[in-house]
This record gives sequence, structure tokens and C-alpha cells, in this order.
Amino acid sequence: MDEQKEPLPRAEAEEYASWFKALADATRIQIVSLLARRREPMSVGEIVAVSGVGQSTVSHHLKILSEVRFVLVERQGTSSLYRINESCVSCFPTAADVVMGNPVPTAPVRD
Amino acid sequence: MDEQKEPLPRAEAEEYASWFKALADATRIQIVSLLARRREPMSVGEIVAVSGVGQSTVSHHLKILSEVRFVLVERQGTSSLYRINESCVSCFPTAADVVMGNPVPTAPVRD
DNA sequence: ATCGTCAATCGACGATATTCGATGAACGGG
DNA sequence: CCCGTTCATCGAATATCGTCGATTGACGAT
Repeated sequence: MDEQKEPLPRAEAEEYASWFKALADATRIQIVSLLARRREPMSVGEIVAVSGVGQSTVSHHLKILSEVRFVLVERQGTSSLYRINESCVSCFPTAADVVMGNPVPTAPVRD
Repeated sequence: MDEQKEPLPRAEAEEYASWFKALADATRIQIVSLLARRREPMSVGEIVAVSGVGQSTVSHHLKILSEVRFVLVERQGTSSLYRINESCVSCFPTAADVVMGNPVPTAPVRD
């Protein structure tokens, strides 16, 4: 019979974990919710000004967030404008996805 | 006007992060999905047998998962039986919650 | 009471992550 | 062409995390 004794394959578990890792830090949560409050894209400098952490730290977190395509970047002259990727927000896995064994969502590749 | 310039308060960001931290590890993802596949509660020994990591490691992860009430424990004689907390699965925050500034869900205190 | 089983805790170790300050590279303006 | 601004990257310090083996404690059976 289809007795599900095996654990979730490690590879899938890692993929799931990498999603949740992206939001598993308070500073990144702040950045994400900040970008969401402002409807328009924000430059790194603006984010630094209100987030209370150093510029290199903000840049680092933005890199992590953009690697999972949670935020999108658009370079404009000398500054980089970051904004939320709406389609990535909606495909973000839920705890129910994990529990029900749904396939791991893949971040949309388009920018 | 209500110009939302302030970042999300650090305390709330930390609460959000602690939720996502709970699922930010591949082994915990495996344990959670394992408990979900089996409908009935599982003992630590059973989980160890199929998860491929040591007993103390499993115990450690189960502790983390039960601290956010994602799993519930029921001690039975010499063994501990763990099971998924369904109501915690459904209240688990989504990325949309973060982005929309919803209040941080609190894990149900009942066991 | 003693032994064996089961699970939680402890201590330690290596691996990752977070943060910072400093440096560097790209760009626009005078 | 030089300078200031803006951001990414580097290197290092620190903190946190995941894992293990060993120990401890609780319980049941003999």
C-alpha cells in the first residue's frame, strides 16, 4: 500500500527551508515590510536612513532577499531601487503546504 | 497624514522572525512533514529511526518546534508522543501577512 | 532493588549568519 | 578631468545554530 513511511526527501526539505530562511531574520522582516508600506521602490540609502542598521548590512540583506526574488532591483544611475515582488509574496509557501506535502514553489524567474 | 515612514517595530519583527525560524531548517521541515504523513502521534524513537539524524538532535528540534507550539507532546510512560498542532499550522504567518502589516499571530496556548 | 529502555539535557565542536568598518567601482555634475 | 555620491564587496569579529556523543533522569519489567 501507499504507506508514507519515508521522510520528505532532503532536497525538497532544503528548498522549503531556504524560503523560510529568507524571512527568518528580524532585519529582513523590517526591510520587507518597509518596502511594502512605501508603494514605490526605495533606494538603499532611504532604507538605511530608517532601518537603523549600517549600509553594508542593508545591502547584504537586500542581496539575500533578491536571491529568492522576494524583492526586485532596478539600477537607476548611481542608485539601486528595490521593490517588493508581488508574485513572490503570493507564492511563498505556507505551513500548510509543508504539512500537506505540496510541491515546493519555485520563485518566478521574470523580473 | 498617516505617512507610514517608520519601519515595523523591532519587537514585532522579531516575533515574525521567530515563526519563520521554526521552519528555516531542513531537518525540522522533514520532521514536521513526517508527523503530518503519519496521522497518529510518533515517539522520538520512531522519528529517529526514519530521519537519519541522532537522537539528541531530533529531541532538540522537537523542542524548538514545540516552543512555537507547532507540535504538541504527550508523555506516555517512558516515551513522548509528538503530533502536529493543526491550529498552529493554520495560524502560521504568510509572507502576505508580513507585507500587509497584519498583526503577528500568537500560537494557541492550549495543549 | 536492579536492569534496560527511552528521551531530555549538557558540553563541545564546526559551520553559518549577522553585523560592522573600510575599500572599491560606477556614475553624474561641475 | 576630478570630485562627491551611491551602492556592492571584502575582511574580520562576534553570535547563533546544527549536530554529535555522553550523561542524566524517569519509567516499566523482572
